Amino acid sequence: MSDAPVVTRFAPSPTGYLHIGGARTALFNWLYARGKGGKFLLRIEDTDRERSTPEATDAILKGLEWLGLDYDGEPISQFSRVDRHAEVAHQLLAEGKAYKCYATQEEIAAFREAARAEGKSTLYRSPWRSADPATHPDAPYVVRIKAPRDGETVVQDAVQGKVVTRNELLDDMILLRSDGTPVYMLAVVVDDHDMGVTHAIRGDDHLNNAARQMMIYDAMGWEAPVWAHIPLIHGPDGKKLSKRHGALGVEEYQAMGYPAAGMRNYLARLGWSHGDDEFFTDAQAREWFDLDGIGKAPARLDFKKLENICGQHMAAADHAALLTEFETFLSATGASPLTATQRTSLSAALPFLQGSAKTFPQLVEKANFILASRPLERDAKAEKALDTVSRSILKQLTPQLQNASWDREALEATLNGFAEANELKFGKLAAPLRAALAGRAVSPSVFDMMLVLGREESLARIEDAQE
RNA sequence: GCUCCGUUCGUCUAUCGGUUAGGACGCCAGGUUUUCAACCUGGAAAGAGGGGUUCGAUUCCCCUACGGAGUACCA
Repeated sequence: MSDAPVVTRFAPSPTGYLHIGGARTALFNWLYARGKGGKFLLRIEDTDRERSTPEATDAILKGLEWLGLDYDGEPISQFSRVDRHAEVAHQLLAEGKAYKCYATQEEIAAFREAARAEGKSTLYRSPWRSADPATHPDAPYVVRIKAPRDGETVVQDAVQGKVVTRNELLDDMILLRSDGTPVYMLAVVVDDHDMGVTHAIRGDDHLNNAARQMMIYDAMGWEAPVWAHIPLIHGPDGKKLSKRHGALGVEEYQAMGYPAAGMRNYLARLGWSHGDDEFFTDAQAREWFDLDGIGKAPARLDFKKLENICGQHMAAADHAALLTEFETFLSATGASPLTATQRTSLSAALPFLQGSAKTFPQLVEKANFILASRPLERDAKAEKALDTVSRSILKQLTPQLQNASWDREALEATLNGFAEANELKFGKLAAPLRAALAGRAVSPSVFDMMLVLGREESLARIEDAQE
């Protein structure tokens, strides 16, 4: 197993959006596979026909795409493999490792109720386990595995360590329902085996299941994968994630404008560590990621830190790639696409804009002077910055700007000279200029804006502000 | 109820028996500044509680508390 190429998988059930915990599970599997030169597979666990929807599958696919988690091959539908699952159950039946149980759900429910009332174990011990086939009635039955009654089942987990379960606590779980359809426990094991999964990295809500699933591996004589049960993510308040506690679909994080690289970095760092490294590239993450760096305690979401990490990725991003991602963000949120002019200006402005924005909405804010067009709508603070005194300053300044050559050096000389000549602090000059150029009291540097806007547009805006 | 898992600054975490318990985010104070952001300097801030083992425990063991998961003909 140790020499075999790594195969991991992400196996979500399409019963809702792809939430943040699922996204991180996918990320860990992806990181591990990609880092080890293995394969990362996607399996949609759609055997619950009632709750599975194509919309949810679509949301999962879109979420993975946004996060840049590419999988090998086509997604596998678990439902499409029911025949194979049943085949395995029948093989176990033929080998005497499973049996037909004719107990009805009512009987079992009654037994459990009575057991609970008496404070006894509610584990159901089917009388059919050792019944003579000759006594089998002509009635519907479920197929149950013959669980070992003594000894213990050991799950050697890469994250949780050695987890031992006494076999007397395991019941003869159902493999096939009375309508002949396979149950989840069977399906995962069969699929993981058939897909050649070597490492099962999943939420620790499955830790207890691992022992049960181990029974099937043992019965079939299959080798179990390396288990790695990772702790769940909690909301900012420490409670389990729910819709009320930050359990948003990943598409909402996209809509909030977090760059995907930052999201990956933050999520990777949540519950996994590589010493004190906080900010890293995908390449570093792939190189460093390993199972022993995964923590055992649940982690909480911290939007402040997410934002900080995103800001660092934003600043470090390649200009062209960032522009592309920005446009994807605009279309994903239904904003109007950039015009050719806007794209050109933005491309020129990105080098100084991207260092001061942490998310795309913040970038929109910073880039407002490009995105807006004349006549500018000014916000209240900008309007306030354009009082009578300020307007007259702009008026006096105008001819000097008209005569200046339009490069940084000359503009700085012009503005600084003007401020000095009039005994003004530079801020007194910058504020009205900013208001005129951006229509906001908050914007990039006035020099940066003038250079991107160009002489004509800049002067026109300054002119507008004097009316 | 039973079984399993977890518990280091507010948060994410480092430490793999010996450290003034480190880093990051956030926070507070100061500095810089052309607004916001950024940046620089400094600061407050942690081993859940109790027993062991050991020369020495955050680290190993047990108990308690708290949190989580499982216990389905759901996945």
